[in-house]
Amino acid sequence: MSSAKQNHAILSERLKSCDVRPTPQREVVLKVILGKRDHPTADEIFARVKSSMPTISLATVYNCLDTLVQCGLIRQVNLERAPTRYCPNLDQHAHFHDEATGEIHDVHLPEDLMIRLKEVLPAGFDARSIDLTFRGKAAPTLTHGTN
Amino acid sequence: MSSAKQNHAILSERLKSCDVRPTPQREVVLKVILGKRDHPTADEIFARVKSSMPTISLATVYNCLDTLVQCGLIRQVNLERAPTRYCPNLDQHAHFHDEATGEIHDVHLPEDLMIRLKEVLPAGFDARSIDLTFRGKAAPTLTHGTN
DNA sequence: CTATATGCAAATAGTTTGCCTGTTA
DNA sequence: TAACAGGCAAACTATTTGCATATAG
Repeated sequence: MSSAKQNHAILSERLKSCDVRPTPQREVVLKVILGKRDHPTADEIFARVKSSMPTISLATVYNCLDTLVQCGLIRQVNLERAPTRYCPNLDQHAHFHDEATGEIHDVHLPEDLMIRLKEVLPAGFDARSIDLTFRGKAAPTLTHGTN
Repeated sequence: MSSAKQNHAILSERLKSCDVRPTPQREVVLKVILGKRDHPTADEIFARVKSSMPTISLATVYNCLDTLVQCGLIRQVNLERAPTRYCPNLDQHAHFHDEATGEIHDVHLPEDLMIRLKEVLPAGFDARSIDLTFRGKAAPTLTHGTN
């Protein structure tokens, strides 16, 4: 029931609903990001995309990523002096950056905390997005979240 | 009462308390960051430092910044595909990144929220630092926080 | 005196830009 | 067919590295 054609239709719809042209490049970039619950860099996405679309260019990958982030179809993760990473998870969540392994884990944020976070802003500040990142060590044996 | 000599002694002490050698370069880098409540980039810090120490190199500024961040004497702010910024404010606080102006404002975080934030982590995750950044628009007439 | 930090210049890596061609609505 | 998106290569910018010299404890 989830043929390539349907998949294409779904991706195409998602893009149209954001008022952006559903180009094959945008669809495939979105597809590879949604296809894995990790936090790839633009280069990693480029590599994955090339296997199904060998002609795509890195500049186009960057363009698509920018568009998809703008649309809110994917999220961007900013780390310390490291390449930007991209995140398929659209749920309200934070990131835990493991300093030892470099891995990123998603951490679920309860709704009441989100509300509390927004309350912290003084009047006149209107937050369009909230970025919460923890940095530290994760117990090596546990396998919470995604990297 | 706050002569240059005392200032030097204070900065020197701060560095020693972190087990790093209090070199003149580290002191002056720390001094210029503490001297203004904004969020300069490495380049901006380099420019400010050069006025009192024209011989310093950019590479040394980066080294000093890394050291100072490691020590916890300053903080680092990671933005989306933009140069890293540095922050003199050591209080528990978040950042509000104004998308229109690019300015960064400090936002105070109440203690109970910090506690709540740490509670959100699953067992086995030990956070050494928490980074909270809001992105959006600030009312132009208001002048909360620092940029 | 020895470990460590600095300065300089060159290298690297991530990202952006310009320009021309191709594609979408 | 008009506006917009893609491909390519070159440019740019932030940051890092290697190595010789200087400095702190």
